[in-house]
Amino acid sequence: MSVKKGLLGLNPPQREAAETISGPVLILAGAGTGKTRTVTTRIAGMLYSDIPGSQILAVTFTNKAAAEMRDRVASMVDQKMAEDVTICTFHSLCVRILRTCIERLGYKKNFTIYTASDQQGLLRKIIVRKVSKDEKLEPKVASMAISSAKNRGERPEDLDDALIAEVYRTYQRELRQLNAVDFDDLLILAVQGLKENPDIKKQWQRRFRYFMVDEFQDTNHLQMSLLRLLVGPEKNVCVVGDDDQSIYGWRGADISNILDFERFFPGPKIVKLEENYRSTNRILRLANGLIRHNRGRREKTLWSGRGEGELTRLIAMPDAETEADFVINDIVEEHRLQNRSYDDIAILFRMNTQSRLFEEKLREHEIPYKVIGGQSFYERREVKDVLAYLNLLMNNDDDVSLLRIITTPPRGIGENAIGMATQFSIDRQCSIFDALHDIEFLASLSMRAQNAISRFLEFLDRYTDSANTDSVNYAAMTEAMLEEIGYTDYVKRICKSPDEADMRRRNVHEFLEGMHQHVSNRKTGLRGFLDAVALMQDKEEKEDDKENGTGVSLITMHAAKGLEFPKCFIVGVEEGVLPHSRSVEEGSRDEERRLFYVGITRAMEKLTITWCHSRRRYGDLMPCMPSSFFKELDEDELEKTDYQTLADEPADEELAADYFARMKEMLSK
DNA sequence: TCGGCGGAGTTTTTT
DNA sequence: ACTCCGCCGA
Ligand SMILES: Nc1ncnc2c1ncn2[C@@H]1O[C@H](COP(=O)(O)OP(=O)(O)OP(=O)(O)O)[C@@H](O)[C@H]1O
Repeated sequence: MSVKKGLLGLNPPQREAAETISGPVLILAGAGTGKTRTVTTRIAGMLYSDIPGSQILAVTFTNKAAAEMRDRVASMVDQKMAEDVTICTFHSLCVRILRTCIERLGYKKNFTIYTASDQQGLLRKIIVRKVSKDEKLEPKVASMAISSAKNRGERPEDLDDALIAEVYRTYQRELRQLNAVDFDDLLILAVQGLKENPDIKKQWQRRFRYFMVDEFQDTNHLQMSLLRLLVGPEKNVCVVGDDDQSIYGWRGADISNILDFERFFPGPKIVKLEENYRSTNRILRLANGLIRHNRGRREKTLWSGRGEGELTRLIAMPDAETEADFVINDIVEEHRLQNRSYDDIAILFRMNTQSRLFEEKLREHEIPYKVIGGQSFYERREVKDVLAYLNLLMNNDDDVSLLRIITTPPRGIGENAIGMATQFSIDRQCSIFDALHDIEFLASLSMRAQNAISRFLEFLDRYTDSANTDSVNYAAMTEAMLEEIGYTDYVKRICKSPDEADMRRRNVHEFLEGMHQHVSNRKTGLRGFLDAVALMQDKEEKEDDKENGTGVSLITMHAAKGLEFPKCFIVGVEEGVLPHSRSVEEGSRDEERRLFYVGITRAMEKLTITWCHSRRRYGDLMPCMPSSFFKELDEDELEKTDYQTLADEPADEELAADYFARMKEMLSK
C-alpha cells in the first residue's frame, strides 16, 4: 500500500509505466503529458517498495533537469532514500566512470576536463603550427567538425577534409599528452573503457539495476552505446521521449535511437500518453498546428483538461529596444495587477545574445531575474585565470592552463622563453611543465629567465602539494596564492576603470566563496569541484544561493526544454533567427520548427510571441522579416497586433510617450 | 618583457 | 557596437 501511496497523482497509463519496473519500458508522448513526472514518481515508487536507491540510475540531458528531478524525488520520499539515487547527466556519469578506470586507457587519474574555451585554445595553437596562413581555419569551426566526427564515431582517417583530419589527429595526440579530455572524450572513453575491460563493465553493471533516461530523443549513438553497456541482463530500463521535441540533431542526437531501443531491448512495454496537464487548449492547438507541418512525423493525439484559455498574442515591434520595453512593461503590469509572481514568467529566445537587452531593462526596473545558461560566470576572464591555476595544480601536465597563467600576472618569463619551452616540449613529447624542469632546456636560456623559471616552479610545487592534500581549506589556500603572486594588483593594472577592477575582484571573491561551499558541502575535494565546474553543474546552484532564487527566467528555447511557466514570451521571432539562417542553410528547418514547438509548449496559461521590423546587427540597424513559421500558425488561436495599435490604447500612454521620445531622438541624429 | 592600440570578426543551439 | 587578438613602441 505504501507503493500505491507513492504512485498517487498518476493517470492509468502513467501508472502502468511507473509500476512496470522489470524489463524495458518505452514512454513516447507529446509535450506536457507528464513523462518526467512519471519517471520521478516511478523512482519514488521503487524506493517505497524497498529497492535501494543506490541501484537506481536516472540520466537526464541537462544539469538543470537533473537537479529538478532530484528535488522532485526528494519531495516525495524520505530525504535519505532520495540521496542514494544517482540522478545525473550522461557526461557526469562518464566522469564518475572514468575517474575509476581511465588509467586503463592510457591517461592518468588526475586528468583535466577541457571546456570549450580550453579546447579552442589548444586548437588555435595547433592550427597556427599546422596550417599555412592562406588556408584559414577557425578554431571554432575545427572544434565543431571534430566534435561531430567524434560523436559519429569517426577517427581522423575517416574524414574527407585532410586539413581537419590532420588537426584532429594532432589535437587528440596532444590532449593525451596533456592528460586532458574534452566533452566528447568523456563519452568516447567511458564507452571504450567499459568495452575493453570486462571486469570494469561487470563492476558497473552490478552497481545499477534500474535505469531511466529522460528526453531520450536527444541521445546520440555514443550515449546509446553507453546505456547498452551499463544495462545488465535484466534489462530494467525505462526511456521517455518525444520525437517532436528532438532539437539536438546538430550534436549527433538521432531519433532512430527510439527505434533502435526496441531492437536492443526487445519487447518493451510501450506507453502512450495523450492528456496534456500543462497548457490550455488554445496553446496546445497552436503548437499542434505548427508541428503538423513537419514531414514524416507520426501524428499524436494531445488534449488538455485545462480549459480553452486565452488567445496567444502575436505582436510586431518596430525594433528590439521597443520589444524589450513592451515585454518588461507587460511583466510589471501583470505583476502589479494580477499579483503574478516573477517566478511564473519566462522570456524565451533563440540565441543567448538576445537576452542582453532584456537583462538591462529588467535591471533598470529592479525586477528580479535569472539568466539560465548563457555566458557563464566561469567564462569570466578573472575566474578563468583562477580556474587555470587550480587546474594546473591538480594536473601539472595541463599545458593550456600553464600557458594561460605563466604570464598572468607577468613574472619575467616572456614570449621567448615560453616559445622555446613549447618547442622543446614538442620535440621531446613531454609537457611544458617537464620542459621547464629540464636541465638541457634551462641551459639554453639567459640567467635571468632561468631564475624566473625556478621561482615559478618552486611556487607551483609548493601549491601543488597543498592542493593535493585533504582537509586543506582550498579557498584560503587560493587566496594566499593570489596574494603571493600579486594577482589583485595585476587586475587593478589591466582594468580601465576602478569600477571594473572592483567587479572583477568581487567575482574572484564570489568564486572562492562558491568553491568553499561546494567543497565543504560535498566533501568531494578540489578535484570534485573542478569537475563540477567543467561540467557546468554548479550554475543553477549559484542562482539558488542568491536567496529564494526568484525572478523572471531568461532562457533559450533549447535550455527551456522540460521546463514550464504560466506566462511565456517568445521574443525576436524573425526569419533568420527562428528559423536561424544557419539552420536553413544546413537544411534543418524541421528541427527549427520543433524548437519553436518546444518554446510554445512551455507556456501553461498565457503566451506572447513578438518580432521586430528591424534589429541591430554588427552595429547597424537591419530590416527584418517575420518568421516564416507564422504562416503555419492557426489564425484562430492568435491575436495579431502591432506595437502601434497597442501604444494607441490609453492604458499604455506612458509607453507610447517613451516610444515617440525615442523616435524623435533617432530622427534628430 | 609589458601594456596600449588598432583591426578584424562577431550571432546558433549544450555538455 | 563590442570584444578579442596580434603587433609594436617603451
Ligand atoms: N497525472 C497528472 N495529474 C496532474 N498533473 C500532472 C499529471 N501528470 C503530469 N502533470 C503535470 O503536468 C506538467 C507537465 O509534466 P511533465 O513536465 O512531467 O511533462 P513532460 O511530458 O515531461 O513534458 P515535456 O515533454 O514538455 O518535458 C507538470 O506540471 C506535471 O506536474
